[in-house]
Formats: sequence, structure tokens, C-alpha cells
Amino acid sequence: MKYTSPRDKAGYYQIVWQVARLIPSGKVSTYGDLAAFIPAPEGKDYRSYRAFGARWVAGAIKNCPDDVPWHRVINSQGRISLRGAAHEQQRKLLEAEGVAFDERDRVDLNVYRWIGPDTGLDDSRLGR
DNA sequence: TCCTTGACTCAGA
DNA sequence: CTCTGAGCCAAGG
Repeated sequence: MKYTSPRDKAGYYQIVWQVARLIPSGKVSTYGDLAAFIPAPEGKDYRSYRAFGARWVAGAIKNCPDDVPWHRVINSQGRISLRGAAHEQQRKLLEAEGVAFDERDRVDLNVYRWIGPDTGLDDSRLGR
């Protein structure tokens, strides 16, 4: 996967989809985490990238192809960022894969969070 | 061109 | 735990 320009929306989207497709059933990931897998554009520090990346990822997921498991991508709080019917649908899809929600509609990221392909993510890389 | 909005996130109260 | 404000980028009116 090659990511050349920060403005290359189409290319960025494809990378996001590609990474999203790697999320195994029964696991979840966050917009920020997916963004962390993708190299920061030149001229932007990590902090800026982390902030804008999450939104780009959200936009990419929103317009993803049918073969992308969009329901496995939630926000950093372990919650579903949707409202109405779509919220219920996403929750059902996750529960069908064995992902449990607590009484506050949240997923325990310490248990279900996907840590990526080999090198993966760790707290230092996420800047936490 | 300016302004608003968004499937975001973090730090602080 | 919830609510705010600030920070970022892009798209659309």
C-alpha cells in the first residue's frame, strides 16, 4: 500500500479499507487506531495527523465498499458513533460476532480491541 | 470566499 | 461518568 499525498483522498480511502478488512470477526478497532496505522503526511506532526486522521477514516468507513466490515470500527470510547436504526444494526452485527456490550452500550476495548497486523499498535505509538 | 458540519479525540472541570 | 472547548481536515451551501 502506497500513500503519497495528503490530498490523495482516493488513495487514503483505499488504505483505510484495506486495513479495516484485516480486522478479525469478534474484534473491533477505532477510527484513531486505524489512522495510526497509516503514515502521517509530510509536513504534519503526529499530533495534527492523529486529529485529522480519525475524521478521514470516518469518512472512508462511511463510504466503504460492501466487503469492508465497517461495523467493527467504533470510536475511541468503545461506543458506536451512530444514532437511530443504524446504531442498533451495528450493535447487532457485533453481538452476532461475540462482542459484548455493557449496560451503558459500551465495548470493553481492553478485551475486544484489535491490535493490528504483527508490528501492531502499542500505547507508545498511539501517543498515550 | 466565508461559515457550518461531521460515523473524531483528548484534556480538563 | 458526563459535558465542554479546542484542534484538525474536507466537503457543501
